[in-house]
Order: sequence, then structure tokens, then C-alpha cells
Amino acid sequence: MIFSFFLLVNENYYTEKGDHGVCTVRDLDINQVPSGGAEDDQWITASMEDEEESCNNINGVPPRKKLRLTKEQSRLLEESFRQNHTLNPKQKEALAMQLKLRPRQVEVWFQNRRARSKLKQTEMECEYLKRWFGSLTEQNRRLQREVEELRAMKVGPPTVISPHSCEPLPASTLTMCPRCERVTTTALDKGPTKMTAATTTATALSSKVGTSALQSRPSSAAC
DNA sequence: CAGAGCGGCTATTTTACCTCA
DNA sequence: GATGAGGTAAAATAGCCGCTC
Repeated sequence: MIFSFFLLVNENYYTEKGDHGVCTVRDLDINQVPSGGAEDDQWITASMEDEEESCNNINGVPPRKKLRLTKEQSRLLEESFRQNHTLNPKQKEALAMQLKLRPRQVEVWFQNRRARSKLKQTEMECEYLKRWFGSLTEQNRRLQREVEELRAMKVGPPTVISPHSCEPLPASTLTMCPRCERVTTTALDKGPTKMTAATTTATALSSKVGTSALQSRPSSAAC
């Protein structure tokens, strides 16, 4: 026969941080005492069977119960996080007192919150880079088509009229730097003179994103 | 310099809760 | 409607690393 009823559990089990004095603490009544009000949401309910099972565990250590933060607690934590992503011990203590939580729980919340923030940021960067990759691929295709068209023409270089002197400009050709793989337009009688659209785009990309992977790329300024 | 203490970070586990068949 | 499986978010844990004293 299976029957169960629910009871409020006001005991929380936690361990002190990682390798700093590992000790399992049975923390009695460290949070607020449940009084049957709306705030009871945070108290974990457990069936009598669970309770019995926990007592039958090998070490006599019941399974840990996960605290659910109330909306008000979450709101205050978020507000605090917006002001500061890390807390000094005094701030931690004060916030814990205000929220009626243990300092360790506040600490863990901030740690997880920082991790979530970072993950979100990384995901956004990833999306951004994917879009840039797509547009660069498309640009690359266009330029390659352009190169092929020019090669297919097999005629002398087009005459470009200078807007300043109204004289024909010297012939030029496309060259690629073997080191940085940048394409440059080179006048036949001068050195490299200007960047192509692709080079300009790549430069803009690294200055726009300005973080992580792109920052670690070797500079090709020497080219 | 070695080592203890501490805080932050990352990876992982555990738990509560939700959806869906 | 009840139920169990699977998925997900987030609280909690473990352990590493760097810094300070």
C-alpha cells in the first residue's frame, strides 16, 4: 500500500566549499521558519517515504534538498548583481542577512549567475561571428567571381580615369600577401596602394568584436 | 621560498519542475 | 486526470588556480 503525505522540511544540508575544510554540515533552521505563509514556496516538500529512505542511507546522510529562491529573493539578488558582479565578505554577509539566506548560498548564487552571464555573452559572440562568417563567405565568393571574370576577359587592364587630373591612371593588378593572405591592389609602377573591400571588412570585424578569439589573432600590421 | 587561507572559475552532479505522450 | 520519461534551469559540490600574507 502506498500512501504519502507532504510535510515541510526546514532542514538544509550543505557542504562547505570544495577543498577548504570539507565538512558536511547539517544545518538546522538556518533559513526562516516556515509559518504557512506565501513564502513557504521556498521550502522543499518531501514525502514521508523520502524521509524514511533518507534515514536508511548508508552514511545516514539524507539526500540534499535544493532551495528554491522566492521571487523577492531572486529580485534582490539580481538587483545586487546589476550593481556589482562580485561581493566582498561584508556585502555578502549583509545580503545574506537581508535575504535570510546563508552567506554561502549568496556566494553560490553569484558564482552561478556570473557563469550564466558569461555563457550568454559567449553565445551572443558566437552568433555574431557566425553571421560575420556568412557575410565574409559571400563576399569571398563575389570577389572570386570577379577575379575569374577579369581573367576570362584576357584583355589589357581597364583604363581608369583619375577624377583629379582626368588623365588615365597607371595599370594595376591584384596580388595576395603570402603572410597575411590579404588581397591588395598594386599599381604596376608603385607599391601596394589600397585595401580591398575584404580587407576593410576583416579590419572592421576585429575592431567591432574586440573580444576573445579575434583579439588573439596575430597582427598582420607589418604587411 | 613553502604553505595555509581564501575567493573565483569551470565542470559536474543533483534536484525541482515542466512538457508531452 | 494520473503517470512516467525526458528535458531544462538552477542550486550545490568538487577541485583547480592564482593571489596574499
